[in-house]
Amino acid sequence: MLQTRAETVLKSITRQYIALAVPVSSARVAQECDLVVSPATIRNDMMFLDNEGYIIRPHHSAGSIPSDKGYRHYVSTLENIGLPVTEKRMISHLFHQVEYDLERWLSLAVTLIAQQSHNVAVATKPKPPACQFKHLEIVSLHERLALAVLVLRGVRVRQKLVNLNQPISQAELTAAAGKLNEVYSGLSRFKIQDTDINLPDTETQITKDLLTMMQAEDEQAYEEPFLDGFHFLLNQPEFNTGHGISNLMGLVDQRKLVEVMLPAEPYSLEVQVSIGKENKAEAIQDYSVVVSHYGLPDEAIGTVGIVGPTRMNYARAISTIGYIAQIMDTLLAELYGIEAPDTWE
Amino acid sequence: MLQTRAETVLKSITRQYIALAVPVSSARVAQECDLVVSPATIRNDMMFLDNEGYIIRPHHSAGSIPSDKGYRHYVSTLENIGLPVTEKRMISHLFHQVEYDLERWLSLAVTLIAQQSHNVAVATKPKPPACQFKHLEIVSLHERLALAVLVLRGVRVRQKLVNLNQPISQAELTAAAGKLNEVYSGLSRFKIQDTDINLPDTETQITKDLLTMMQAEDEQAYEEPFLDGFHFLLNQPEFNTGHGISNLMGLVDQRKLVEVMLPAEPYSLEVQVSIGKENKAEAIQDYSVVVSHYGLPDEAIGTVGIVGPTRMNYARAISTIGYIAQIMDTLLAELYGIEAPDTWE
DNA sequence: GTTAGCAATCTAAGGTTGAGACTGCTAAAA
DNA sequence: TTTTAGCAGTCTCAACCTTAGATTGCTAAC
Repeated sequence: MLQTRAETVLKSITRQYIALAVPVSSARVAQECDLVVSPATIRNDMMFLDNEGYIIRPHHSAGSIPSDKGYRHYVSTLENIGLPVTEKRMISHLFHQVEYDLERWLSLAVTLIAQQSHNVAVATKPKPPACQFKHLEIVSLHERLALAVLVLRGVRVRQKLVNLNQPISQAELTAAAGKLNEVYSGLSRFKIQDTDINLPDTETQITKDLLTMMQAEDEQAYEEPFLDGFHFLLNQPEFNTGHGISNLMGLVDQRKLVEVMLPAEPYSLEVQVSIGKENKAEAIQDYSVVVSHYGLPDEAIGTVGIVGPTRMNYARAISTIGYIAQIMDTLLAELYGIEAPDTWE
Repeated sequence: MLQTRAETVLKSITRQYIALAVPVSSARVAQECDLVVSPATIRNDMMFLDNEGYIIRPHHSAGSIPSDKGYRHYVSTLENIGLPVTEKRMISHLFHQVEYDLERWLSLAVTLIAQQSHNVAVATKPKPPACQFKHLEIVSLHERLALAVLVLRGVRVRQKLVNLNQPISQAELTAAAGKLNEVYSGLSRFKIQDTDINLPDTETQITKDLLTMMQAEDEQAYEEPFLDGFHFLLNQPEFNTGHGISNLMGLVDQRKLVEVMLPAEPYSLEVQVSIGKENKAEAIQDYSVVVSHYGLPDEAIGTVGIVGPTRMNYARAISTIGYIAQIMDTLLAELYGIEAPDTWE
């Protein structure tokens, strides 16, 4: 464990390096924190921190910067994390001002996170473990072509063009849909597959399309995530060359960023932090990720997060993500709460 | 007008600068093109091109690079633009392999454009001038809450939660929807507003929500565009500093890129090129834009385009955008063609 | 355990130099 | 008149050097 003063020194170094992006000298530490010791004493502590791997020296006569381990310790001892009430109120206000619509919320979420943290913000739509049939509607387009509109649990809608083997009238289609609505209500696609009842030809045919749609919904691994804040990253001093950022952009272009930044723990609802080399994916080992799931564990889980340089303002990042996730929680609860299962008929 | 040899020289300079990103000297021009004259002669032509504003010299003893005017002339004299048949076949093949779904097509489109041109690719969904009512379905969620699913012309679906003034049963809702489907079929929201018939309370109430949904659809100025290829831009030598690119990233983050890159001419179906200062928006005056609308002018128009440094491979960019737009044309035609107006009942 | 003092070390910025790359001019050749 | 060779002049770029400034590590004293 760290001695108390060495710990103070480490915190001071981290704090200052986060703020200024410049290696921190012993003199600055002595000056910044209230320790009544001389820089020489600080230097002894720094030597210790260096040996233990908490800090790194870019070169012999430079100051210190925190290592991943140093940041980790800093993060693990952060206290009093939480946004000021005024900011909470402001954010909450903005969320209640926009239209009642999931996509708007997510778009607003990434905008706010990016602005607050000055880093890249990422958010994904919430996804339930397996989608559940809620309602089916079929609109005839042509004699042999129809549009199937499938409403899934959680106010999600999927549509598909259906080719019909033989001409079927709108009336017949409506009847078929009615039948299926009755039989499949509330079921997942696995349960639908297991349902062992005799259905007329038309219904069997449509069921196949139903299953395709539901499977597509389930398999759609990660939808296009919501992103914002890249211009902040480009203005960070560590990325002045533009090269350090190139692989990150590659990830974005390949739509792999979300998969890669997800932490090992699958469904924790706490804010999780991965620092530098702690990230599994090599491509982001120069970055830190602050991420939280949100939503209702049994209903649908989404992700909000920040990707930025390891030298990021963790306190602010964690508190922002925590609060936004909390807001998204309540919004989703509203969205799902009003929808008690099996009340429509 | 340019003399024939000066023109050859200009083309050679442009071609080489596009390929190598290095100012082109008179010797290189003499070597690269088949002119049987000495570098000194080329230099005379270069002096002329300089005076006329076709080329720029970074400094006294450097070679030449094309000005915006030079690029413009180069583009206007491009001939034989068109992708090789093998590439066309490859692209076409890929499009026919993916699911029959507009978003997949667009996602594939930007991926292909980015790969082909090594620049940023942009695409937007097609949007009709004003959306047209096609079919309405209402699903009761609670006594006083329902989900309205509105199918618009062009296989587009919108949904909205509707609060009901008094409790209404699913049967009543279905009846109301049926009534509205009868009355509003094929109409735009303006025509619906003008429709002067007496409707029961419930229907009138729902009509308000209908109009809100249709207006939202119409006003949704530009949806989140599909983007790809940023990592290519970061690797371009002219953006090594990362600063030149920062304002472009800002545009992306603000989702303004598409608005800004759209050319003056609103609905031309030809590939259009804006070079550097020709762009109206100041933020992209260091870039060139190659863009084309696609779709069916009376039905729905979308945009595909490339944003890159003025030093871009215009021949390739134009041919790629042209071909992709053409493919999107046919795909959209399929999507709309199968949907003759007023055939469903 | 802490401190002052100081030499050693390293960077970053500024200056200098020389090689290399082109041009522009001039005068001769075609 | 057009083209060419030759050459001086100009400019950049990379390499090298130098110096100022910052900071450490060590040592010996407190």
